Amino acid sequence: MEKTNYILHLDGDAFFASVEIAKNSSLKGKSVVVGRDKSIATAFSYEAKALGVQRGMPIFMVKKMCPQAIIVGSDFRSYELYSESMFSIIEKYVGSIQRYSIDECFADLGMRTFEEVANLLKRMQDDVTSQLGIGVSFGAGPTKVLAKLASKHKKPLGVTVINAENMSSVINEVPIGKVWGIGRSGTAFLHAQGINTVGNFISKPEWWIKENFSLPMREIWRELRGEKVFSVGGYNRVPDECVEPLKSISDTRSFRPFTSSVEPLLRELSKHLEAVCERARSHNLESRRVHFFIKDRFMRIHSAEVFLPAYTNVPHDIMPQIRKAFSQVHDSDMLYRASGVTLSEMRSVVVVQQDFFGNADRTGALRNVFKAVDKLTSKYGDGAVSLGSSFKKFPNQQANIFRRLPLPFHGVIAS
DNA sequence: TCTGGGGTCCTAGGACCC
DNA sequence: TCTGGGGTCCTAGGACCC
Repeated sequence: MEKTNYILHLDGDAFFASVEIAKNSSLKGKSVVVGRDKSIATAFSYEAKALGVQRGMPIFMVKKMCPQAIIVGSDFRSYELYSESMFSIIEKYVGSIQRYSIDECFADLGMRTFEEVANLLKRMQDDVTSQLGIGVSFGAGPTKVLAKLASKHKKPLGVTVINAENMSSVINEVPIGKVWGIGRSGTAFLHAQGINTVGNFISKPEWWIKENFSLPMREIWRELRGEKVFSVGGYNRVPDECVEPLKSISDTRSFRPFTSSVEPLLRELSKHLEAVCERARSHNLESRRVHFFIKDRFMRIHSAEVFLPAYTNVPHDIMPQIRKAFSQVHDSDMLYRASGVTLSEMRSVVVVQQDFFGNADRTGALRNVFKAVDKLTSKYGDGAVSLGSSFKKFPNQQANIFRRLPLPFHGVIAS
Protein backbone atom coordinates (compact mmCIF):
# COMPACT_ATOMS: atom_id res chain seq x y z
CA MET A 1 0.00 0.00 0.00
CA GLU A 2 1.19 3.46 -0.86
CA LYS A 3 2.12 5.73 2.01
CA THR A 4 1.49 9.47 2.17
CA ASN A 5 2.12 12.18 4.72
CA TYR A 6 -1.17 12.77 6.52
CA ILE A 7 -2.27 15.61 8.77
CA LEU A 8 -5.00 15.01 11.33
CA HIS A 9 -7.65 17.41 12.50
CA LEU A 10 -9.81 16.74 15.56
CA ASP A 11 -13.00 18.70 16.10
CA GLY A 12 -15.31 18.34 19.10
CA ASP A 13 -18.96 17.67 18.26
CA ALA A 14 -21.03 20.50 19.75
CA PHE A 15 -18.28 20.65 22.34
CA PHE A 16 -19.75 22.87 25.07
CA ALA A 17 -23.10 21.11 24.88
CA SER A 18 -21.40 17.68 24.88
CA VAL A 19 -19.50 18.57 28.05
CA GLU A 20 -22.69 19.74 29.74
CA ILE A 21 -24.28 16.39 28.86
CA ALA A 22 -21.21 14.45 30.02
CA LYS A 23 -21.40 16.32 33.35
CA ASN A 24 -25.12 15.72 33.77
CA SER A 25 -26.36 12.53 32.18
CA SER A 26 -30.01 13.50 32.66
CA LEU A 27 -29.48 15.89 29.73
CA LYS A 28 -28.65 13.04 27.38
CA GLY A 29 -30.88 12.94 24.32
CA LYS A 30 -32.35 16.35 25.18
CA SER A 31 -32.22 19.63 23.28
CA VAL A 32 -29.46 21.34 25.23
CA VAL A 33 -28.56 24.94 24.43
CA VAL A 34 -25.61 26.72 26.05
CA GLY A 35 -26.09 30.46 26.45
CA ARG A 36 -27.27 33.00 28.92
CA ASP A 37 -30.52 34.83 28.96
CA LYS A 38 -30.85 37.93 26.76
CA SER A 39 -27.87 36.70 24.82
CA ILE A 40 -27.32 34.22 22.00
CA ALA A 41 -26.82 30.46 21.72
CA THR A 42 -23.09 29.70 21.88
CA ALA A 43 -23.48 25.93 21.47
CA PHE A 44 -26.25 23.36 21.28
CA SER A 45 -26.74 19.61 21.08
CA TYR A 46 -27.58 17.89 17.81
CA GLU A 47 -31.11 17.35 19.10
CA ALA A 48 -31.50 21.12 19.40
CA LYS A 49 -30.00 21.59 15.97
CA ALA A 50 -32.55 19.20 14.51
CA LEU A 51 -35.27 21.48 15.90
CA GLY A 52 -33.82 24.41 13.99
CA VAL A 53 -31.58 26.10 16.55
CA GLN A 54 -28.80 27.94 14.76
CA ARG A 55 -25.48 29.36 15.76
CA GLY A 56 -25.87 32.86 17.17
CA MET A 57 -29.62 32.61 17.54
CA PRO A 58 -30.92 34.80 20.39
CA ILE A 59 -32.01 32.76 23.41
CA PHE A 60 -35.49 34.28 23.41
CA MET A 61 -35.92 32.94 19.87
CA VAL A 62 -34.64 29.51 20.93
CA LYS A 63 -37.25 29.43 23.68
CA LYS A 64 -39.99 30.43 21.29
CA MET A 65 -38.97 27.93 18.64
CA CYS A 66 -38.47 24.95 20.93
CA PRO A 67 -39.94 25.45 24.38
CA GLN A 68 -38.62 22.03 25.40
CA ALA A 69 -35.01 23.20 24.99
CA ILE A 70 -32.94 23.16 28.15
CA ILE A 71 -30.89 26.33 28.45
CA VAL A 72 -27.69 26.04 30.48
CA GLY A 73 -25.17 28.74 31.29
CA SER A 74 -21.62 28.25 30.07
CA ASP A 75 -18.97 26.84 32.39
CA PHE A 76 -15.56 27.49 30.89
CA ARG A 77 -13.65 25.82 33.70
CA SER A 78 -15.24 22.46 32.82
CA TYR A 79 -14.68 22.98 29.12
CA GLU A 80 -11.02 23.60 29.77
CA LEU A 81 -10.71 20.48 31.91
CA TYR A 82 -12.39 18.30 29.29
CA SER A 83 -10.27 19.91 26.62
CA GLU A 84 -7.09 19.06 28.51
CA SER A 85 -8.15 15.44 28.98
CA MET A 86 -9.16 15.09 25.36
CA PHE A 87 -5.83 16.41 24.12
CA SER A 88 -3.81 14.17 26.42
CA ILE A 89 -5.62 11.15 25.02
CA ILE A 90 -4.70 12.22 21.48
CA GLU A 91 -1.10 12.90 22.49
CA LYS A 92 -0.79 9.31 23.73
CA TYR A 93 -1.35 8.12 20.18
CA VAL A 94 0.38 10.72 18.02
CA GLY A 95 2.96 12.47 20.19
CA SER A 96 2.87 16.21 19.86
CA ILE A 97 -0.18 18.08 18.67
CA GLN A 98 -1.01 21.63 17.75
CA ARG A 99 -3.87 22.96 19.81
CA TYR A 100 -5.90 25.23 17.63
CA SER A 101 -8.79 26.04 19.92
CA ILE A 102 -10.46 24.63 23.01
CA ASP A 103 -11.95 21.75 21.01
CA GLU A 104 -9.72 21.44 17.95
CA CYS A 105 -6.20 20.26 17.28
CA PHE A 106 -3.91 19.25 14.43
CA ALA A 107 -1.21 16.59 14.37
CA ASP A 108 1.28 15.47 11.77
CA LEU A 109 0.87 11.72 11.34
CA GLY A 110 3.90 11.19 9.12
CA MET A 111 3.94 8.66 6.29
CA ARG A 112 1.09 6.15 6.53
CA THR A 113 -1.36 4.26 4.39
CA PHE A 114 -4.99 5.27 4.07
CA GLU A 115 -6.09 2.22 6.09
CA GLU A 116 -3.59 2.84 8.88
CA VAL A 117 -4.86 6.38 9.27
CA ALA A 118 -8.51 5.39 9.22
CA ASN A 119 -7.91 2.74 11.90
CA LEU A 120 -5.91 5.09 14.09
CA LEU A 121 -8.60 7.77 13.98
CA LYS A 122 -11.28 5.25 14.84
CA ARG A 123 -9.33 3.98 17.86
CA MET A 124 -8.74 7.49 19.18
CA GLN A 125 -12.37 8.34 18.69
CA ASP A 126 -13.50 5.30 20.68
CA ASP A 127 -11.02 6.15 23.40
CA VAL A 128 -12.23 9.76 23.77
CA THR A 129 -15.89 8.73 23.72
CA SER A 130 -15.52 5.96 26.28
CA GLN A 131 -13.24 7.89 28.64
CA LEU A 132 -14.89 11.31 28.53
CA GLY A 133 -18.38 10.67 27.26
CA ILE A 134 -18.15 13.33 24.57
CA GLY A 135 -18.32 12.96 20.81
CA VAL A 136 -15.53 14.03 18.48
CA SER A 137 -15.01 13.95 14.72
CA PHE A 138 -11.73 13.29 12.96
CA GLY A 139 -10.46 14.25 9.55
CA ALA A 140 -7.16 13.58 7.86
CA GLY A 141 -5.67 14.66 4.58
CA PRO A 142 -2.48 15.81 2.90
CA THR A 143 -2.89 19.44 4.10
CA LYS A 144 -4.33 21.27 7.09
CA VAL A 145 -7.10 22.90 5.08
CA LEU A 146 -8.15 19.51 3.68
CA ALA A 147 -7.93 17.83 7.09
CA LYS A 148 -10.22 20.52 8.47
CA LEU A 149 -12.72 19.98 5.66
CA ALA A 150 -12.50 16.23 6.28
CA SER A 151 -13.37 16.49 9.98
CA LYS A 152 -16.40 18.56 9.06
CA HIS A 153 -17.49 16.17 6.33
CA LYS A 154 -19.45 13.83 8.55
CA LYS A 155 -20.56 15.03 11.94
CA PRO A 156 -21.14 13.96 14.67
CA LEU A 157 -18.77 11.04 15.30
CA GLY A 158 -17.32 11.27 11.80
CA VAL A 159 -14.05 9.81 10.58
CA THR A 160 -13.01 10.98 7.12
CA VAL A 161 -9.67 10.45 5.44
CA ILE A 162 -9.01 12.31 2.21
CA ASN A 163 -6.61 10.85 -0.35
CA ALA A 164 -6.04 11.47 -4.03
CA GLU A 165 -8.76 9.01 -5.05
CA ASN A 166 -11.67 10.22 -2.96
CA MET A 167 -10.70 13.88 -2.73
CA SER A 168 -12.99 15.28 -5.39
CA SER A 169 -16.01 13.37 -4.15
CA VAL A 170 -15.48 14.65 -0.60
CA ILE A 171 -14.73 18.31 -1.30
CA ASN A 172 -16.02 19.39 -4.71
CA GLU A 173 -19.58 20.15 -3.68
CA VAL A 174 -18.70 21.91 -0.41
CA PRO A 175 -19.89 25.56 -0.41
CA ILE A 176 -16.88 27.84 -0.74
CA GLY A 177 -17.77 29.77 2.42
CA LYS A 178 -17.26 26.63 4.54
CA VAL A 179 -13.54 26.59 3.84
CA TRP A 180 -11.22 27.53 6.69
CA GLY A 181 -10.02 31.08 6.06
CA ILE A 182 -12.73 32.13 3.61
CA GLY A 183 -15.12 34.34 5.50
CA ARG A 184 -18.02 36.55 4.65
CA SER A 185 -16.31 39.05 2.44
CA GLY A 186 -14.22 36.48 0.58
CA THR A 187 -17.34 34.42 -0.03
CA ALA A 188 -19.23 37.43 -1.37
CA PHE A 189 -16.42 38.21 -3.78
CA LEU A 190 -16.16 34.61 -4.98
CA HIS A 191 -19.91 34.36 -5.46
CA ALA A 192 -19.77 37.48 -7.60
CA GLN A 193 -17.25 35.67 -9.79
CA GLY A 194 -19.64 32.74 -10.14
CA ILE A 195 -17.65 30.55 -7.76
CA ASN A 196 -19.91 28.77 -5.30
CA THR A 197 -18.19 25.50 -4.45
CA VAL A 198 -14.72 24.24 -3.63
CA GLY A 199 -14.79 22.42 -6.97
CA ASN A 200 -15.37 25.71 -8.84
CA PHE A 201 -12.55 27.37 -6.89
CA ILE A 202 -9.82 24.77 -7.34
CA SER A 203 -10.51 24.44 -11.06
CA LYS A 204 -9.51 28.10 -11.53
CA PRO A 205 -6.03 28.56 -12.97
CA GLU A 206 -3.24 29.89 -10.80
CA TRP A 207 -2.83 33.12 -12.83
CA TRP A 208 -6.46 33.97 -12.12
CA ILE A 209 -6.01 33.42 -8.40
CA LYS A 210 -2.86 35.55 -8.41
CA GLU A 211 -4.59 38.33 -10.29
CA ASN A 212 -7.58 38.50 -7.97
CA PHE A 213 -6.34 37.69 -4.49
CA SER A 214 -3.62 38.42 -2.00
CA LEU A 215 -1.37 35.79 -0.52
CA PRO A 216 -3.65 34.20 2.12
CA MET A 217 -6.28 33.22 -0.45
CA ARG A 218 -3.65 31.82 -2.81
CA GLU A 219 -2.33 29.67 0.03
CA ILE A 220 -5.80 28.31 0.69
CA TRP A 221 -6.20 27.56 -3.03
CA ARG A 222 -2.96 25.57 -3.02
CA GLU A 223 -3.83 23.67 0.15
CA LEU A 224 -7.24 22.75 -1.28
CA ARG A 225 -5.47 21.27 -4.29
CA GLY A 226 -3.41 19.09 -1.96
CA GLU A 227 -0.23 21.13 -1.99
CA LYS A 228 1.13 21.48 1.53
CA VAL A 229 1.65 25.11 2.56
CA PHE A 230 0.97 25.10 6.31
CA SER A 231 2.76 22.71 8.61
CA VAL A 232 1.61 21.54 11.99
CA GLY A 233 3.21 23.82 14.52
CA GLY A 234 2.24 26.66 16.78
CA TYR A 235 -1.07 28.01 17.79
CA ASN A 236 -1.92 29.42 14.41
CA ARG A 237 -2.04 28.43 10.82
CA VAL A 238 1.49 29.68 10.40
CA PRO A 239 3.90 27.24 11.98
CA ASP A 240 5.94 27.90 15.08
CA GLU A 241 8.13 25.67 17.20
CA CYS A 242 6.14 25.88 20.37
CA VAL A 243 2.86 27.12 21.73
CA GLU A 244 2.94 30.89 21.55
CA PRO A 245 2.31 32.94 24.64
CA LEU A 246 -0.84 35.03 24.84
CA LYS A 247 -0.50 38.28 22.93
CA SER A 248 -3.55 39.96 24.33
CA ILE A 249 -6.20 39.43 26.97
CA SER A 250 -9.62 40.95 26.66
CA ASP A 251 -12.87 41.03 28.54
CA THR A 252 -16.02 42.39 26.94
CA ARG A 253 -19.68 42.37 27.83
CA SER A 254 -22.91 43.81 26.59
CA PHE A 255 -25.40 45.18 29.05
CA ARG A 256 -28.88 46.48 29.35
CA PRO A 257 -30.47 48.79 29.75
CA PHE A 258 -28.34 50.69 27.27
CA THR A 259 -26.89 53.74 28.90
CA SER A 260 -25.25 57.02 28.12
CA SER A 261 -24.20 57.87 31.68
CA VAL A 262 -20.56 58.17 32.51
CA GLU A 263 -20.42 56.45 35.88
CA PRO A 264 -22.04 53.12 34.96
CA LEU A 265 -19.84 52.92 31.89
CA LEU A 266 -16.72 53.58 33.93
CA ARG A 267 -17.80 50.93 36.42
CA GLU A 268 -18.15 48.43 33.62
CA LEU A 269 -14.70 49.34 32.34
CA SER A 270 -13.32 48.96 35.83
CA LYS A 271 -14.78 45.45 36.06
CA HIS A 272 -13.33 44.52 32.70
CA LEU A 273 -10.01 45.84 33.85
CA GLU A 274 -10.08 43.74 36.99
CA ALA A 275 -10.95 40.67 34.98
CA VAL A 276 -8.15 41.07 32.46
CA CYS A 277 -5.63 41.89 35.18
CA GLU A 278 -6.61 38.79 37.11
CA ARG A 279 -6.15 36.67 34.03
CA ALA A 280 -2.84 38.35 33.30
CA ARG A 281 -1.67 37.51 36.81
CA SER A 282 -2.82 33.93 36.45
CA HIS A 283 -0.64 33.65 33.33
CA ASN A 284 2.16 35.50 35.09
CA LEU A 285 2.00 38.23 32.47
CA GLU A 286 1.99 41.99 32.62
CA SER A 287 1.06 44.56 30.03
CA ARG A 288 2.15 47.98 28.87
CA ARG A 289 -0.66 48.87 26.55
CA VAL A 290 -4.37 48.93 27.21
CA HIS A 291 -7.24 49.40 24.79
CA PHE A 292 -10.80 50.04 25.86
CA PHE A 293 -13.97 50.58 23.91
CA ILE A 294 -17.62 51.37 24.26
CA LYS A 295 -20.05 50.14 21.64
CA ASP A 296 -23.00 52.37 20.77
CA ARG A 297 -26.52 51.23 19.99
CA PHE A 298 -25.71 51.19 16.29
CA MET A 299 -22.97 48.62 16.98
CA ARG A 300 -20.26 51.15 16.25
CA ILE A 301 -17.15 50.85 18.34
CA HIS A 302 -15.48 53.86 19.92
CA SER A 303 -12.09 52.98 21.27
CA ALA A 304 -9.03 54.54 22.79
CA GLU A 305 -5.75 53.28 24.08
CA VAL A 306 -3.57 53.96 27.05
CA PHE A 307 0.17 53.57 27.20
CA LEU A 308 1.50 52.77 30.62
CA PRO A 309 4.77 54.16 31.92
CA ALA A 310 5.66 50.68 33.17
CA TYR A 311 4.46 47.12 32.72
CA THR A 312 1.79 46.14 35.18
CA ASN A 313 -1.04 43.71 35.90
CA VAL A 314 -2.58 45.77 38.67
CA PRO A 315 -5.82 47.61 37.88
CA HIS A 316 -4.95 50.58 40.09
CA ASP A 317 -2.09 51.47 37.80
CA ILE A 318 -4.39 51.61 34.81
CA MET A 319 -7.84 52.82 35.84
CA PRO A 320 -6.91 56.49 36.31
CA GLN A 321 -5.61 56.60 32.74
CA ILE A 322 -8.78 55.02 31.41
CA ARG A 323 -10.79 57.65 33.26
CA LYS A 324 -8.66 60.33 31.69
CA ALA A 325 -9.06 58.98 28.16
CA PHE A 326 -12.74 58.16 28.54
CA SER A 327 -14.01 61.57 27.44
CA GLN A 328 -12.32 61.10 24.06
CA VAL A 329 -14.71 58.30 23.18
CA HIS A 330 -17.83 59.17 25.15
CA ASP A 331 -20.68 61.24 23.77
CA SER A 332 -23.33 61.95 26.39
CA ASP A 333 -26.08 62.03 23.75
CA MET A 334 -25.33 58.47 22.64
CA LEU A 335 -26.66 55.25 24.13
CA TYR A 336 -24.13 52.46 24.64
CA ARG A 337 -24.73 48.71 24.73
CA ALA A 338 -21.38 47.08 25.41
CA SER A 339 -17.86 47.76 26.57
CA GLY A 340 -14.53 46.02 26.85
CA VAL A 341 -10.89 46.24 27.85
CA THR A 342 -7.91 44.59 26.15
CA LEU A 343 -4.38 44.25 27.48
CA SER A 344 -1.63 43.92 24.89
CA GLU A 345 2.14 44.15 24.64
CA MET A 346 2.43 41.45 27.24
CA ARG A 347 5.57 40.06 28.80
CA SER A 348 6.33 37.64 31.58
CA VAL A 349 6.39 39.22 35.01
CA VAL A 350 9.80 40.37 36.12
CA VAL A 351 10.57 39.93 39.81
CA VAL A 352 9.97 43.19 41.66
CA GLN A 353 13.12 44.97 42.72
CA GLN A 354 13.34 46.67 46.05
CA ASP A 355 14.74 50.15 45.91
CA PHE A 356 18.01 51.30 47.34
CA PHE A 357 16.59 51.69 50.82
CA GLY A 358 14.96 48.31 50.85
CA ASN A 359 11.44 49.55 50.18
CA ALA A 360 9.40 47.70 47.62
CA ASP A 361 7.74 50.15 45.25
CA ARG A 362 4.02 50.78 45.23
CA THR A 363 3.48 48.38 42.39
CA GLY A 364 5.28 45.70 44.34
CA ALA A 365 3.11 46.26 47.38
CA LEU A 366 -0.03 46.23 45.27
CA ARG A 367 1.14 43.10 43.60
CA ASN A 368 1.17 41.39 46.97
CA VAL A 369 -2.33 42.63 47.67
CA PHE A 370 -3.50 41.19 44.39
CA LYS A 371 -1.80 37.89 45.08
CA ALA A 372 -4.07 37.70 48.09
CA VAL A 373 -7.04 38.70 45.93
CA ASP A 374 -6.30 35.88 43.53
CA LYS A 375 -6.10 33.41 46.38
CA LEU A 376 -9.49 34.50 47.67
CA THR A 377 -10.91 34.35 44.19
CA SER A 378 -9.74 30.82 43.60
CA LYS A 379 -11.14 29.83 46.99
CA TYR A 380 -14.49 31.62 46.93
CA GLY A 381 -15.14 32.28 43.25
CA ASP A 382 -14.93 35.18 40.82
CA GLY A 383 -15.90 38.50 42.27
CA ALA A 384 -15.22 37.55 45.87
CA VAL A 385 -13.11 40.64 46.11
CA SER A 386 -13.39 43.58 43.78
CA LEU A 387 -12.29 47.13 43.19
CA GLY A 388 -14.32 49.84 44.87
CA SER A 389 -14.78 51.46 41.47
CA SER A 390 -16.42 48.33 40.11
CA PHE A 391 -18.89 48.01 42.88
CA LYS A 392 -22.07 49.75 42.04
CA LYS A 393 -23.43 48.55 38.76
CA PHE A 394 -26.45 50.10 37.15
CA PRO A 395 -28.82 51.82 39.54
CA ASN A 396 -31.46 49.11 39.28
CA GLN A 397 -28.97 46.33 39.70
CA GLN A 398 -26.99 47.58 42.62
CA ALA A 399 -25.38 44.97 44.79
CA ASN A 400 -25.96 42.27 42.19
CA ILE A 401 -22.41 41.32 42.78
CA PHE A 402 -23.34 40.25 46.30
CA ARG A 403 -26.47 38.42 45.39
CA ARG A 404 -24.85 36.00 43.04
CA LEU A 405 -22.23 34.97 45.57
CA PRO A 406 -22.97 32.54 48.38
CA LEU A 407 -19.89 33.66 50.22
CA PRO A 408 -18.76 33.81 53.79
CA PHE A 409 -17.63 37.40 53.35
CA HIS A 410 -16.89 40.07 50.79
CA GLY A 411 -13.83 42.20 50.59
CA VAL A 412 -13.51 45.59 49.01
CA ILE A 413 -10.30 47.23 48.02
CA ALA A 414 -10.51 50.99 47.93
CA SER A 415 -9.73 52.58 44.61
C1' DT B 1 -33.30 47.66 21.66
C1' DC B 2 -32.58 40.30 17.24
C1' DT B 3 -27.38 40.43 16.61
C1' DG B 4 -21.94 37.14 22.53
C1' DG B 5 -17.23 36.87 23.78
C1' DG B 6 -12.23 35.89 23.19
C1' DG B 7 -8.59 35.73 20.16
C1' DT B 8 -4.92 36.70 15.80
C1' DC B 9 -3.36 38.88 11.73
C1' DC B 10 -3.35 42.19 7.84
C1' DT B 11 -3.73 46.62 5.59
C1' DA B 12 -4.56 51.44 4.48
C1' DG B 13 -3.36 55.62 5.53
C1' DG B 14 -1.75 59.30 8.77
C1' DA B 15 2.32 61.20 11.23
C1' DC B 16 6.81 62.05 11.16
C1' DC B 17 11.53 62.34 9.51
C1' DC B 18 15.24 63.38 6.30
C1' DT C 1 8.92 78.24 -2.75
C1' DC C 2 3.30 76.26 -7.25
C1' DT C 3 3.85 71.72 -1.47
C1' DG C 4 8.92 66.35 -4.26
C1' DG C 5 9.90 61.77 -2.58
C1' DG C 6 11.15 58.00 0.09
C1' DG C 7 11.38 55.57 4.41
C1' DT C 8 9.51 54.04 8.90
C1' DC C 9 6.41 53.73 12.54
C1' DC C 10 1.96 53.63 14.32
C1' DT C 11 -3.06 53.12 14.75
C1' DA C 12 -7.83 52.06 13.61
C1' DG C 13 -10.46 48.99 11.66
C1' DG C 14 -11.47 45.00 8.85
C1' DA C 15 -11.41 40.07 8.26
C1' DC C 16 -11.17 35.86 10.01
C1' DC C 17 -11.24 32.10 13.48
C1' DC C 18 -13.49 29.37 17.47
